[in-house]
Amino acid sequence: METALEDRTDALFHALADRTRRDILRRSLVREYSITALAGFYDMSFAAVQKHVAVLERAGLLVKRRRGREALTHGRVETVRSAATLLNELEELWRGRIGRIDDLLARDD
Amino acid sequence: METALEDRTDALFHALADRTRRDILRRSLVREYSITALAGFYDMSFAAVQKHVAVLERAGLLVKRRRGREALTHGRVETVRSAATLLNELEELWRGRIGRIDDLLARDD
DNA sequence: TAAACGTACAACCTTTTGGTTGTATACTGG
DNA sequence: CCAGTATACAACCAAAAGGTTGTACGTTTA
Repeated sequence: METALEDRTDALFHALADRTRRDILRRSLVREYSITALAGFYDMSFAAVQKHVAVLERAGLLVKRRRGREALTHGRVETVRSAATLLNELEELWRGRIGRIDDLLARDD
Repeated sequence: METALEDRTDALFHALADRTRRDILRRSLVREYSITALAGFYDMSFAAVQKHVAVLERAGLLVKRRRGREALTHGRVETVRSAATLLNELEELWRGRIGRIDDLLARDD
């Protein structure tokens, strides 16, 4: 069963479906930030921001690097691209250009 | 405040973050389906599938058309493209090619 | 016209999400 | 070495998500 890809895709789009997380991701794509630094941007607790970072991390959208006592986050553009690729596949499906539709559809009709 | 765009983006990625909804979307991008026909593909109630269709509809990813007693769904590829565009903007940000970063970042640092 | 069909939607339940506070641990600097 | 800083993580809570069943209503069709 190819449910592992679907699991990753669920996590990927779920991580992107929150404006705070998208903002953290945008910033972390530009440069590294400590979690405390990120927390300073939003009107919520440090722990809440820490959880958002964890969601992004589980989705593979960012990684943390240790520097002394702080954890520096940086965005992984490859994962952003992989999400874009999934959307492009949907578009190709619409265009009727994908032959092996079975690979993308759960069941057949 | 430009929170309307963020609201739509939340709805868009949230709609994509479920495998059943992605499957409904894939099928509806290829051709029209009645909700009952869609429900036949999944191991859940008609009402559950109906709710998934509603989530996709609210996100603008598909529209329903009436044909007699049935509602035919078809996917809107333009909205899929708009999601891809948002991801491309993240990539451009990473590339350092976006000048007006303020437009994309919630607050400044 | 009555039965069957397709949809809509309300009410309900359980799990997940997104937030909180509190506590523990590890590193830094004076 | 000890006070302050940064992170990690547990426990808790309210709201949202994802499912269920039941009911109502318009459209076909026999």
